[in-house]
Amino acid sequence: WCKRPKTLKEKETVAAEAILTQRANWKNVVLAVENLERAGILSMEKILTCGLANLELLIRPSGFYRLKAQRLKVLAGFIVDECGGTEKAGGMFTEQLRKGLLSLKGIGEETADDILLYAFERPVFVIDEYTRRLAKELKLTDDFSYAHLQQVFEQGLGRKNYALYQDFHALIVIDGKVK
DNA sequence: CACCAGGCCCTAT
DNA sequence: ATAGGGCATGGT
Repeated sequence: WCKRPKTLKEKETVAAEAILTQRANWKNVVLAVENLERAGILSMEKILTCGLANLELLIRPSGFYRLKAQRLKVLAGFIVDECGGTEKAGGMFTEQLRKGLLSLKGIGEETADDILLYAFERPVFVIDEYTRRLAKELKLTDDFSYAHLQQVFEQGLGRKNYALYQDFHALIVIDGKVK
């Protein structure tokens, strides 16, 4: 994503990408998103109401497409039905939202935090493969568990600011891709 | 033609 | 608690 999502559509797109990118080449995620865009299914409401078989077909390039179609449905159901939509969820506490996301099948810590940071603009630092590698190379710590790494980065960055976290994480990903 | 990519769940020790 | 297998496609 590499850019701050501003519009509602951009935020919901990123939420979908959080699932599509699970163990997938980013180029393939782009193909899947382009398909969704063409079909006009780039919103939580449309994902919730469109046919499962159709959704599977559209996101096929991203791999694990049957699992991911289910996961998208579950996520959309949570956001639309439980939260009253992406906008309405703004009134919920971050911890409550995180617990809710983590209770969904197919959404683990990284995916949940991706959604919290980019779709809900909560100051939650995302720990992914690239972040983990960076922490290892720089020997920032010897405890590479998710919770501890997250605490290390959040402490290190000082201010709890979602835009700062978005930009910093994007830079880690860009740097990681250069290899 | 192999091997891999920004996870996560389930099962068997 | 923790290691290992399954999920699936297109890129390199």
